[in-house]
Amino acid sequence: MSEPVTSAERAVGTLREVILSGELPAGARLGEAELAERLGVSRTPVREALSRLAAEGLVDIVANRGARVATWTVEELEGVFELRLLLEPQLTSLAVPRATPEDADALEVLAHQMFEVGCPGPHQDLDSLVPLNRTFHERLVTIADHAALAGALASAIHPPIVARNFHAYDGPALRRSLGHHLEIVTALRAGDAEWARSVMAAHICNARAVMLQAARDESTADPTPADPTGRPS
Amino acid sequence: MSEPVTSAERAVGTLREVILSGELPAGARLGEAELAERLGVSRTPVREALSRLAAEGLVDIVANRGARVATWTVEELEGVFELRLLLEPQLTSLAVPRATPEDADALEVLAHQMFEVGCPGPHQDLDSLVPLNRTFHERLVTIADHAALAGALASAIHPPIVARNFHAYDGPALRRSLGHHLEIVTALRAGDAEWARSVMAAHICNARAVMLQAARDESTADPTPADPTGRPS
DNA sequence: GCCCCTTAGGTTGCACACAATCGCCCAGGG
DNA sequence: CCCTGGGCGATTGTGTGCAACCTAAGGGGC
Repeated sequence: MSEPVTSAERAVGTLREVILSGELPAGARLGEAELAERLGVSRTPVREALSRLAAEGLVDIVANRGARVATWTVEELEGVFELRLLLEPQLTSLAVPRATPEDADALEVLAHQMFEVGCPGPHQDLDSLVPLNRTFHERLVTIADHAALAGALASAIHPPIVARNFHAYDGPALRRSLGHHLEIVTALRAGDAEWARSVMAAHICNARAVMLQAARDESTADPTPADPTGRPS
Repeated sequence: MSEPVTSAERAVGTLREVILSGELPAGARLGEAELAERLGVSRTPVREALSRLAAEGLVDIVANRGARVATWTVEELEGVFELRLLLEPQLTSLAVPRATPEDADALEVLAHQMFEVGCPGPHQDLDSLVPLNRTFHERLVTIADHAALAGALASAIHPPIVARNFHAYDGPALRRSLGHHLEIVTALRAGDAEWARSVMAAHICNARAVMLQAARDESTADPTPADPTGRPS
């Protein structure tokens, strides 16, 4: 995470955050002129930023028709979860012997914060759950310290999906998900890589199941579930 | 592989081929003006192409200092092989039930061609082995038909390494490698996904062992093995 | 003789201008 | 009423110019 020195790098970072935070819905149009004005630069660095984000898979670019926030079909989402199921348990396993006590503390704090804002009740705040979850998983990846796996995972994650998923969780699924985070910390403290790997695998399977259920609901309620131009509302 | 309609897309394709074929050595300077003249376009599409290839990991860009063909340390290479070890056996396994008889025929032809040009003797031609090998693995990925895994793999493969590797193979290792291709075709024809997966895993372990041996030789012979500016001739 | 500073050359980063392409709207005909 | 064709606005793709930056070489000082 080096300091961005060029306008294009700043634009990449800003746009990535905007997309990852879900501020722009999937399928939203990304006009070059509009973004250039919003970021206070000319169209050139914006174009470069969009190209790079397209290579990352966060935006779709069609020649002469502009850029949009990437959208995915259910089949593609299933593929992404299969990939995560290969990579994240392995990364978690690698993280166990490398984690320092400070790492474990930080992860535990995150897991507990997620529990507080995630538990049904007056303090429930699913939106603030999303960044906490992302921080938790990113920290785990950082600890694993494996650039190749981390890069492959980053190219697959597409956090807008994760954000949508948190709102799709029902009570039991959310409780399982939050419990997984705590259990991973416990396994980490115990130095049991196999334990941590297994919980992470379960964690992803749980998320996949939620995603598939949400997709089913959507397809039965909405006759055009894959419409990329706009949301029904 | 859709038809490129813009100059930038053509530039991406051309540059990717140039780098993947090894025509430009790792660490070679990629001047914008030079490439623009070579491709017959202005610097703008060249810049866009370099950005996209940088996102793919094929070139390194440093602000105000230009682009170079990407280089990798031994640690990074080990990471890449670990990633391949997760992805390619899985992809191979997925390919088995999807392969048609024509797919198997095509793979078998490729495997036999590699055997002919790879066997020690008057016809040995390691350079023509490289594109055949790439075609074989790409075909397998195509059959598996799993976009997410394929994308993650493509971001990791860095074929210049593979090219270097073929010249580093000694007789037994090369024979093993060529035999693996044939055995994968056999397993594919038998419909045995577990067999194919295992052979592919062995295939990658073999390649990794060759790479590590070559790196050891290089580090004992050359006091500056990671010099990015040029090769020792 | 060695080191540092200055200066010159070349390359990249960005902005702007023009040309090409696409989608939309409306008029006209069947 | 629906379909087809042409014009128009908007947006993207590409070329070019200028400013900023880095690298390297030469001269002066210690």
